[in-house]
Amino acid sequence: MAKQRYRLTDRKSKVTVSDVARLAEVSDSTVSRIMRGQGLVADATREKVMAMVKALGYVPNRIAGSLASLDSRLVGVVIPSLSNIVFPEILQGINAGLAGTNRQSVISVTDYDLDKEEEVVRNLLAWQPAAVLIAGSIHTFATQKMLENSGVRVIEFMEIDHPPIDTAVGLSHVAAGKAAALHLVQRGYRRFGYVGYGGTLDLRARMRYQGLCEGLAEAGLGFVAESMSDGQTTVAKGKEQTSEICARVPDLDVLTFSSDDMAVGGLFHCLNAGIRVPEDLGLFGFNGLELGRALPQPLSTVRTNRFEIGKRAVEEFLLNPTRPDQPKIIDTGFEIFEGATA
Amino acid sequence: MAKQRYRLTDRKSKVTVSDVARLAEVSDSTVSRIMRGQGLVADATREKVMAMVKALGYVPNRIAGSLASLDSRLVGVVIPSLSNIVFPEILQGINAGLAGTNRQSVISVTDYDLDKEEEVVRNLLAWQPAAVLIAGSIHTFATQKMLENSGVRVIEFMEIDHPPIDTAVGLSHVAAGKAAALHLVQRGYRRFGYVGYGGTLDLRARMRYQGLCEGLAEAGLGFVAESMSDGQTTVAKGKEQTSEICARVPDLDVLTFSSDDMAVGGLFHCLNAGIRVPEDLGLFGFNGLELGRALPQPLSTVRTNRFEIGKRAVEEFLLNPTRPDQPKIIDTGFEIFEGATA
DNA sequence: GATTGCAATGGCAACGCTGTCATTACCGGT
DNA sequence: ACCGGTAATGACAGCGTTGCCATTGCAATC
Repeated sequence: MAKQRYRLTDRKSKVTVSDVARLAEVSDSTVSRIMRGQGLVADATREKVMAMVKALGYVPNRIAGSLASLDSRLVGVVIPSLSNIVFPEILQGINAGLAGTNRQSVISVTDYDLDKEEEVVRNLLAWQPAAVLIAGSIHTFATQKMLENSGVRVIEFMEIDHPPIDTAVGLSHVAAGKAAALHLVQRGYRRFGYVGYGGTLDLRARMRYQGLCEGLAEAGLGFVAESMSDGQTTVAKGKEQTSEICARVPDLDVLTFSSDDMAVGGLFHCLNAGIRVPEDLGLFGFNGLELGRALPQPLSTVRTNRFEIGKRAVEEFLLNPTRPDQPKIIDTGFEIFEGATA
Repeated sequence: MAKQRYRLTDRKSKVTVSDVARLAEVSDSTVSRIMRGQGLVADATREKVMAMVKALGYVPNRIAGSLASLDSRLVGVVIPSLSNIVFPEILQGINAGLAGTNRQSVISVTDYDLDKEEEVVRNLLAWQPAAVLIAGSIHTFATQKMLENSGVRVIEFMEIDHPPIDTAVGLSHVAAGKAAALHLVQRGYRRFGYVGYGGTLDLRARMRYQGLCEGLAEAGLGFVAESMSDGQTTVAKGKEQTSEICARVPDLDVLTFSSDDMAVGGLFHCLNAGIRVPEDLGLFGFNGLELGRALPQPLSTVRTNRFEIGKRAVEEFLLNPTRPDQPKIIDTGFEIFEGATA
């Protein structure tokens, strides 16, 4: 009498290759070949097996498959937030890039917390992804090391202001901020106010702010007033902070916002307060969201192409699945958009 | 001379439990126990092993782990779109619900295409997820069968208008539409216009439309004019279509939109065209987006709680990981929000 | 000193599939 | 009848981990 020692537990009556193979009277190998459409199989055999697959409702177990083939077909994606619309937009680009390939993305969110990012990356790497696409280039030392040692492709997207581990896809936020400042100076604005993110977590917002400051400094100017917040950047927040800064410093001639959301809020405040835009006050955003274009008056802003960033990040990996010797930077650029608000 | 037949391929010099075990002079079992913090291990041993783990940069292979333990710790999520802000909001709720558990979500997007949904579900199930959270209750027959047979928990979120496979979390879109119509009738509106989605893909938008029609019919009314589109529902589209319907049928007294985005676009048109809202024309949205609340005048709308829907969907699964005998419906409700536009 | 109890560790098959051969079946040419 | 070649299929180890025991070591108890 056999001992039947191991794994007496459930197994939930799952259907396996062996089940299909046995009932279709072929070997496991043949079923496997058919399921992934690779190798030579006679049409008759294929039909016989596929009929059995349908009958049993067999779904291949990709976990086992990945282990056996040492290839998970997974692409890890790490983003700081889902509430900031720009990240879903990037995910769309990633999705578009992945469409038609046999790869799957696994998305993790860090809430702008570098420690959480570390944990998230650790968990992600445990799934043996073929690549990791991660927002930003600033990580904890441990995260950096893990990514480096993983040997997989690491595409850091959004910003190209810092040297990447492997490849960076995005734009220079410092340069964008600077360009915006110089553009506004050139249009004649002199008394600048800043409304937006002033925390330490969203590093790209900080870089844009830094760029703005640099640009102003170059023109011998600087911010006359600032209204900083450190939470989410929303339309409501922008409205509120604009109201505050206008009350505090009434003689500004232009407001630069850390994001379009906030700038839209700013416009709403002006609409309510009877402030004429841009005659009394100019408003300038950042990102070029769809929302800004549909406003009663199009928002002046810096356009970045989030969809393209996501798409290019994926393409870079698909084109060359193994890590290059030299770090690489892909600049997707930005564009000053002259709307009707500044 | 040994033959060395199999798997001469790469292996990429990955570090495995055995490597750690050998160098730390313990067994594989002990390393495994330590890595997943389960079972008895002496502190000294744990430290010795962890030191080696750090030194080697060992990252456990969860693919192998999942295969061995027959538990992937994955939760599959299927949504139709990322460009419609409501889905990222639901993902946030899902993320919040999953935080602190050792489970990972895997997100797939169907682009409102039921055939793509079928493919996506097939791919998802191949990863042996512990649960599948899927938007909506209308699927292809094959998708339905796959989900049923998978044996895992299937939580259908967003709508509860159709009988679920296992559990549905969300609200009745028909009821919400009807309630909105009756509310507006009660406020004295009589000449209704509909602006929004009129395609066949977004089934929930259709149900809301149906609900609106039912509500109006109950009051002996109906839409005087409609402006349908079948693409994305955006602010720009709302603006454009509102402009069109106002030109075509100037004497409407209220417009109901298929979503807040469109309603915001409608308001922008009115702002530009000098139409007073709500005096000349009432505007009524759907969803209760943050954007609507921050408008110069708060948008009247039906509030739904997307974050809660996502969170509740996850909680339902965490609370009871095995499929219940009876289908279950969790109604997260909706609320008419009386803003300043209708 | 022998026995018991328990904490700590080890051994090994199994998870479901795929990669790498080996083998079989069949065909046409001589 | 024999051979060589190719199409089709089969056999089986191995992927890296975990579940299920078995075993060891050591202190407490008799």
